Amino acid sequence: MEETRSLNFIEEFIEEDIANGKHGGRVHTRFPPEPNGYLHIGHAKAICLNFEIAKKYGGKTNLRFDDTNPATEETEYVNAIKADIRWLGYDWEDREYYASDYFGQLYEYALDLVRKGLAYVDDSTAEEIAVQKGTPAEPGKESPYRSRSVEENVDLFTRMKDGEFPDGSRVLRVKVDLASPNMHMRDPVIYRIKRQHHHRTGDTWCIYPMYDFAHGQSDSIEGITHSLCSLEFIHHRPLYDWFISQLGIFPSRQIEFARMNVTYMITSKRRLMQLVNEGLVTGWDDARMPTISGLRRRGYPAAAIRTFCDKVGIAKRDNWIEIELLESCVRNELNQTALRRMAVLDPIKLVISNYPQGQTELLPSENNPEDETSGHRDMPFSREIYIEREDFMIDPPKKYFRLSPGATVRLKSAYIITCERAVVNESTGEMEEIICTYYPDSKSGSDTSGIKAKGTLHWVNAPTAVKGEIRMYDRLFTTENPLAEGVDFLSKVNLESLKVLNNVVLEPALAEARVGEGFQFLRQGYFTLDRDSTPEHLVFNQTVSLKEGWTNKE
RNA sequence: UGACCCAUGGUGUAAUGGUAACACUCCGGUUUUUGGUACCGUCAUUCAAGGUUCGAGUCCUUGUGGGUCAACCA
Repeated sequence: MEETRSLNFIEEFIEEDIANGKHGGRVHTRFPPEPNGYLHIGHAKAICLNFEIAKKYGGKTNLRFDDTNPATEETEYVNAIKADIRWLGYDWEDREYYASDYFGQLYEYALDLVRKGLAYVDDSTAEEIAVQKGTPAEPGKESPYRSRSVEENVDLFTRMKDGEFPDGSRVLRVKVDLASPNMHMRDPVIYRIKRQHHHRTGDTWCIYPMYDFAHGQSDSIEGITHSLCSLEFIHHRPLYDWFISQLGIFPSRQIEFARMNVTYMITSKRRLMQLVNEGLVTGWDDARMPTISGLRRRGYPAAAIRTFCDKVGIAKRDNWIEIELLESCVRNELNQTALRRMAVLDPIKLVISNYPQGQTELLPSENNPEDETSGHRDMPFSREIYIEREDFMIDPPKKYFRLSPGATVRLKSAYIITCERAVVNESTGEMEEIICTYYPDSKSGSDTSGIKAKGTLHWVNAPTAVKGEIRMYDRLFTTENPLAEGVDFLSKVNLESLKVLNNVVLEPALAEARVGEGFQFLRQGYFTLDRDSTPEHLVFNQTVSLKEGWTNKE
């Protein structure tokens, strides 16, 4: 049975190109990050799209760093970006490229345009050029330097490259169409003078190409057949095509799709950096951040992110993806793969008064009911255990299936117990422990008691409990769209998005957890061991809660 | 008030001229030694108005609404 999936509009274009025999049916895409920040969930969509579409059509995907602005780009980001893409599960093999690899070629292309009389050196200031460009409603005006001779332009551009002029004093512009309703066609700047140390080319160059002159040509040089980018570049496409045609180089095709918005998230590198700099999060990989590194630390599996990027779809309309879809993908993945463990987040002691003093038995408990091959582990059980404080109520509401005086529940993988009473500290009024009795013949797996218990509780054996810390997370923002107009997004940061629980007790098997490993803590949610952990102090991040079926709405 | 892009349930994506599908969310139910999972059910006549057609979510026109574009950023 093959599931027939409809094509998205990009796949339709590609299949059309293949059917027409374009490029011999070859498909080659690229992911072109600028190494000036960390990758986020929005980049994940682009990464998945480019790699998956190439895979689907038997093609390849290049990784290309778009490093044409040395003022903001750093090697640190290059390394982080590569690690994130690999973690997501994609491999660019030996095709790791940099736009800066092409600086020489790009310079030759520019010289070619100058010689063809299609580019000129402009001495105008940035402000003057902005004025010359006009407005969307009025056409632009010619720069006084537009009519320089080819010889003079060749001379001046060469000297720009040779470092004879100060930064910002001149630019190279291309002669396209000053009357075009498309602002990008009004003689765009393609080279600027900028004495900045470049992370790869060092001080070799003092002129750097602009995006429009670097991106498309890089695609072309690499033989990229389909250059997928976000909608805001749609106005650049005529220029993209113009360069290809004037230069007579390999015709890559740019196709634009809508980037996604995810509720309660932002995907602006600048604003993400603000969160870091203002100390509202602990870093780029804070588990609340929408960065790939943040999601990873939070415990979101790469497979879940890939599924999410697939389910989100590809189209051209503005869209708001509900964060619930992402969480659903995460739960679905973790439900299949995460080992079940027990942890009590807010413990209260429970004493089984008729259980033999000093006795301990090992009770087997399944590692994952969704995966028969996952086996089981043995959980120690004795007279004193911990249960969740919220699993006991002196005076319960009608449909409370948990413990209360006289109530009977099952301890998961152990025995059925009945609550006798609660011990309250007379001076503080605080509940100190719960006294219960158990039914020896109700042991899990060999229950002959015939007793029915409505609720099942998770628990941790007291003498062997491992203490730990759990970081509980909530959405980073208080509104679905923190960038909605009228307010500063920083005022929408949820100041209660992190709650640290320091009094957690964990079952002993958890001492063997590895950093990044995901578990389901029964009845609580999914958690992953944080890198802040030490053998003496385990720290778990809450990845996502379990879906809540019942809530105590009095 | 220039040009370009877009318009299908609460959200996202499908339906490629033949009578609106799938997923998430929400709400209700069945099963359950996780109030999880699984399973079942409820929730839209497609922005508006004209037109073409036997037939329009799909094609055409005009509106309306939303978005994008005027960095020596990418």
